[in-house]
Amino acid sequence: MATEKQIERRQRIEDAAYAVLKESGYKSASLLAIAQRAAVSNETLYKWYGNKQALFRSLVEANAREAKLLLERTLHEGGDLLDALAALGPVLLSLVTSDKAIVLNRAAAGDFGDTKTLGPAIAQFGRDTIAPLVCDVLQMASRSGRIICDSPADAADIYLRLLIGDLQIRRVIGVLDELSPAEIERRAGDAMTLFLRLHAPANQTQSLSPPKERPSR
Amino acid sequence: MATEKQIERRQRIEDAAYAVLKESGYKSASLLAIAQRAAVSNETLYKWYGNKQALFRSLVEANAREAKLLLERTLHEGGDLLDALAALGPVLLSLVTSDKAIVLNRAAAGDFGDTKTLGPAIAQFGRDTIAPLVCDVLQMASRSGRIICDSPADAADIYLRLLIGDLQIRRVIGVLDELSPAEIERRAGDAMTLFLRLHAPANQTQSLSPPKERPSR
DNA sequence: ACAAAATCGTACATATTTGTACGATTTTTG
DNA sequence: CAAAAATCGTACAAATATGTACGATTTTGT
Repeated sequence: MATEKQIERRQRIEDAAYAVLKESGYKSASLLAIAQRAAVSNETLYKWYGNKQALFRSLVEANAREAKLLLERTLHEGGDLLDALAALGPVLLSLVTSDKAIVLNRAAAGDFGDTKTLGPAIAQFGRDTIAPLVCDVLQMASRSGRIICDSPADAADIYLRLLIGDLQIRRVIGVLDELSPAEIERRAGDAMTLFLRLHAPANQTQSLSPPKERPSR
Repeated sequence: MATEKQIERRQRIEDAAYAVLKESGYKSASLLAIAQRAAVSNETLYKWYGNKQALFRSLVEANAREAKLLLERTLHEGGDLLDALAALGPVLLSLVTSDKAIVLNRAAAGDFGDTKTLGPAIAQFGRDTIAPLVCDVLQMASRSGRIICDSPADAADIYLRLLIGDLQIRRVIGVLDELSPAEIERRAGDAMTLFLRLHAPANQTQSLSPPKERPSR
């Protein structure tokens, strides 16, 4: 278990897998192609992962671990609850529309009709991890009177709909490029504004970041 | 151009293509598999369509034509503008989460790294057709004072986000089954309620269909 | 009914992918 | 340093997909 070259090799394999997926799609992402790209023999890949789906599943898990850490760190360092939520938006949006997330989703779409294990693996991070996180924040915000909502779970769902919408599917079918940081910020800000219009207590027009008129295209 | 058996044959091919896609996914959806399923020789398929992507593109186009017709009919038969929008919701939601739409989106995801033509073909119907439709309705509704919004395009985007959200991507990666009519209705109603909370004129609590408390799970 | 076109069934060549095998070489471990 | 384990490069077998070819048969147009 020498964690010296092995870690570096594993990293090279991950990078190669993402690169091949991004360039050639799931169909062409054979273990052979990935092995060549990573400058590793295919036998090693088979020994390590067994097959294609298992390799991608391990990518999904690694990505999920990283992402979850990042999200929790973001949440915990925000002072006010609503500020924490506002800070979460861009990070979350950036994560779910990143090239990494998108190629994995494409792989899951391709894996349908095959093992069908990739989709659930992704969902386990997606909805099943993110929504509760947001839900917790909203529950606390609700208890402290910063927002009004009877069901934090529903409110979290609404927030995520406003934030993410159909960006992922559009990225997956290849009609949308990766968002720029500015676009991310703008969209996250808009989502927050809209969400507060729905859930702010009474008619007190909450301001958080400068209201920032959106330039109507 | 005998439009007798040819039409029936074409229908059989379409059905077979959808069936194979649904069962085995894009990867296994070879022209051979489709031909066998349709009880048609593969040479015919190659002569008619040329290749896999072209066949699926023709599916996309046919589906888009049908869907657009259905949507426009739904819109035009509604009396009041908001009622028309409310009637549109379930139809739209049903369309974009239907098995047909989903397998085509999966195909587009799989086609990435190949021809990359499927995605744009789908988007041309998706966003590029639906959004303007909703936009028009909202513009009229805005002019007649039924709703308040400065940008109909933005409002349409919000409505669609609330209505559809991430249902498509979840369907595509296979973690969500086709929605029941009841779920469709409920979600469309919720989306409409939320949308009106954002865009209803002043503090007049619009009611449209019976407000219908959602049972908090 | 008869000629022309479309379709069928089948076969075929080519390329690709998936796993596995094995001797040679490198790296790790004792 | 020496034995053991991991990895490499290459080869190979089986399966599958793609696209084409061709004679036989069916369907269509006149």
